[in-house]
Amino acid sequence: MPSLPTKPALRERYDRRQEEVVDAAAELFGANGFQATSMADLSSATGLTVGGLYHYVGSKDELLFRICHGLMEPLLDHARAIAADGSLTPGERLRALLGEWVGHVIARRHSMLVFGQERHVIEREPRWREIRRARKEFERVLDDLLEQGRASGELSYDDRAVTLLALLGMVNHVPQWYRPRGPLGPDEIADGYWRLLARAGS
Amino acid sequence: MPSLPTKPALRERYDRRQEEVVDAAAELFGANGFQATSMADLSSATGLTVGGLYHYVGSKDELLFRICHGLMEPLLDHARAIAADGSLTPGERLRALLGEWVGHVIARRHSMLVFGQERHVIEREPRWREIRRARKEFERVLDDLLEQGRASGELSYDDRAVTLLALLGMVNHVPQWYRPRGPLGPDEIADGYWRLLARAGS
DNA sequence: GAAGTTCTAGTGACCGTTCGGAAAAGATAG
DNA sequence: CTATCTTTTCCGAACGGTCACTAGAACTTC
Repeated sequence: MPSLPTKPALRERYDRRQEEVVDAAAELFGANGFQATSMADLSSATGLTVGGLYHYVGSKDELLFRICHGLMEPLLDHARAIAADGSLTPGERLRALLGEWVGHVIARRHSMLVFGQERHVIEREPRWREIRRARKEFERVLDDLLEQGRASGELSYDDRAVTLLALLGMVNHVPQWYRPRGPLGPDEIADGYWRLLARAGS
Repeated sequence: MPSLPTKPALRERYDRRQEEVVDAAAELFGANGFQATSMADLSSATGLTVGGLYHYVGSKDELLFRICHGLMEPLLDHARAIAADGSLTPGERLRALLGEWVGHVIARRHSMLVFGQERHVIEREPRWREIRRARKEFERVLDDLLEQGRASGELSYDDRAVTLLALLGMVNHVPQWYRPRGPLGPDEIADGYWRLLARAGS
């Protein structure tokens, strides 16, 4: 825990550099694994020396925490906003959320891979409660939309619990195979997934 | 590489103990992570001392390899057999494979979690070519069944590539949430997934 | 000169692996 | 059944290396 800059202008620069470090860490961790990536590797990637890194981050675990925290927070915000948008039907809301969601996991696929890789840490340690809660709530929003979509007749499925888990599985899996210049873009993916749920209506 | 027993009776016992070690490793690695699990942890779990472990396994990496190898091999055999079963329609074949597949990932969920966790090792190192090939071929079998199922009218989907990836995602995700005494059993899961693909026919 | 940033040079702990030999189990012979 | 030899199993102690993290000095910026 290095002493933070007090003057606002310097504080801004400090925050920017810190974010650069976190982003670089997310990419490395996602590509090579959290434990398999040393602070020395991160040092090479950022240009800072190993000691210098600790000016911006307290520990390697804090890096992991920042990465995962930056993942769930904005996604949950989006989900809440879309779910509360009364100008759309439930089906349209689910479709919109699916688009945002897929775009999100693709944009932050490196972080998503870290998130999945270090699941055992996130599940167990008490420090991660807030992140687990955010994930739970996101699932609840999804579940509600599924239920409302069935009530409105836009969706048809038999088992809501299984369908929710299927949806979570297919979207969370995207970072494992997505390639930036591959044949499938975010919109095609979200559309294909959507049609698996809503095909009865087309 | 310790010298193996030559007498068949002893060899059998040796193999059995080795499998016990591998199974214990799969459970520990799956629960706590491969890198985060030390040989000392595995020693506690097996009752052997750390040095004694190396009588049954050459290295920690070999453990990882054995775990993943035992995963893909039997699954691919099942898939090939089902795909070649002419007594079933394409849709029935896909349904049967889905049942086997879900049962398989649940029975070996610990190994599955390791497999996902150490993806970066499996993708890159040349030693793992065989396992990557097996996975590719499994996907090809699935893809064929999807295509045949559409041709026979039992399935209806728009984008086969996306549908295949959705299927892979939802099944591979099961080990992350499945609980042995939870509300959802293998059959319900396979059935729910199947209906997402085949709902048009019901 | 004060505040902030980065570097150099450790330090202690842990971890995978090795190795020699003890202990145990099995085979052989009397 | 006992004694001896061989094979197999397991242990305990250590080694070399890596890694996260730290302390303090040097440098840069204002």
